[in-house]
Amino acid sequence: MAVGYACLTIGVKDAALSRCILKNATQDTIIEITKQNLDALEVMMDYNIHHNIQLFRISSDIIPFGSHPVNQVEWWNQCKDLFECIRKKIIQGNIRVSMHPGQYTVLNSLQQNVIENAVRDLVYHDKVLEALGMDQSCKIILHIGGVYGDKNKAMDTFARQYEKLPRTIKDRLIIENDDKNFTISEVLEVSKKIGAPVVFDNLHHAINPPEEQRPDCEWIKECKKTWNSTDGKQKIHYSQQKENAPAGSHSDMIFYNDFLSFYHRLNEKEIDIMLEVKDKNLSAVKCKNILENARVEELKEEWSRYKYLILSRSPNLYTVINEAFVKSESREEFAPWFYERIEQALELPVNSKAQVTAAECIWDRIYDSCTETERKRYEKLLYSYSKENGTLSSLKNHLFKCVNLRNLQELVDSLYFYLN
DNA sequence: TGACGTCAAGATCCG
DNA sequence: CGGATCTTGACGTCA
Repeated sequence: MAVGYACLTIGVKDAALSRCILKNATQDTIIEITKQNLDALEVMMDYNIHHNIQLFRISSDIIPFGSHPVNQVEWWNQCKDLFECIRKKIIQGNIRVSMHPGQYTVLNSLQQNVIENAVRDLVYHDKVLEALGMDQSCKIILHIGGVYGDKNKAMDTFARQYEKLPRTIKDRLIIENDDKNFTISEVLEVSKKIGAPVVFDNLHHAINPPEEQRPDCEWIKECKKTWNSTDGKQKIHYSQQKENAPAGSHSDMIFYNDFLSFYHRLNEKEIDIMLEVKDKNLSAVKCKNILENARVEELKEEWSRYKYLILSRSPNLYTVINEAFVKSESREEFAPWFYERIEQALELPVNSKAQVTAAECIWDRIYDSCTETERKRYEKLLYSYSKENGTLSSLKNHLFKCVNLRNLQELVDSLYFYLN
C-alpha cells in the first residue's frame, strides 16, 4: 500500500514549477521552463525518496503547452539526461508515478477539434511517462467527459474514441468517476466495454452517487476487478470535503481520523491511495507516519518543520508538543497524538498575539547578524501588524528573506513560511 | 455570458 | 523603485 500526493511539493526550496502565457511561449522560453521544471521534479523526487513516499502524480504543467501546437520543442530528446536522472530517482525510491489531464480534456466531445485536442493531450501525457521510461503501471487518469443530453450515447462515444487511441495510450489509460456526470457505476459500465481499469474517487462518489447504494469499500472491490497484473496495484483517489465550501472542494488538509476509518474499512490493503488535498505532501507524509506508527525519533524532523507554524497558531499546543520531544516521550500511538495536536492548532482562528510571538521568536535567530535596514523594516512591519494596519504576509516575507540570506536551514525549511 | 479549478505570471497599486 | 496585492490565463461544458 502506498499513499501519494499530486503535482506539487509544499515547503521545499527549488521544487516550484514555472510556466508562461501563450503570448510569451517562444521555443527558447519553452525549453528554459521545461528544464527548470524537470529540475524541480527531481527535487520533488528527492523529497519523495527521503520521506518514503511511493506514489506521486506528475503535474500536466511539467512541460509548458505540452500538447499545444505552439510548443515545437522536442523536449524528450533535448532533455534526455534530465529525464534519465529523474528516472533513476523514481526507480531508487520505488515510486509509482501517474498523470491526470484536467477537466478540459474531453475525449467524448461533440466537436471534432475538441477530440483532436484531447488525443493530442493524451499523446503528450504518455510521452512524458515514456520519456521517463515508465512501464504500464504508471497510469494516465481520465474522466469520461460531457453528457450532451444523452448519457448512454456519451458513454458510447467515449468507448468509440478510446478504441481509436494508440495501443501505448490504451495501456496506460484508466478512468475515474466524476462529481457531476458519470457515477462509479457508469464508469464501471464503460470499463466493461473498453477494458480500462477504474479509479474510485470517494468525494466524487459522495457528491454524485449512483442509484444503487453500496458502501465505498464494495465499490472499491468492484473496481478492483478491472485491474489486471500489467496495470499494477489498484489505485483510488481519496479526499475530504472542505467545510463551508461548495460540494467537491478539497479540504486544506486530510484529517487523519476520517482517513484512518476509511482505510480500516478497506477489504483490500494492496491498494495505492492518491490524496487530493491542498496541503499535498504534508498530508501524505502525515497519513504515512500514522499508518506506520512512527515513533518520537522518526517525527523529530516533522516537528522541526511544523514548530514555528504551530507556535504562530497556539503557543500552548507548541509547548505541549515540544515537551514531548524534549523528553523523547515513548508513549504508545505517538504519531496520532502528535498529529492530532498539529491539526488542532491549524484549525484555530488566526491569533495575532501568537503570530507576534512566533515572529519575535524567528527574529531572535536573525537579530545578532541583522543590518540596520533589516531591523528597522522588521520593527515597522511587526508594529503595523500588531496595530492591525499591516499584513502578516509582508511580515513573513521580510523574515523569510532574512532567513534565506543567512541560510538558517531549519527556518528556510519551516512550514511557517509556506502555510498561513 | 459566466462559473467551474488551478496557481504562477502578469498587471497594477502603494508607500 | 521594490514590494504587496489583485487579475489573468488556458482549457470545455453547462446553466
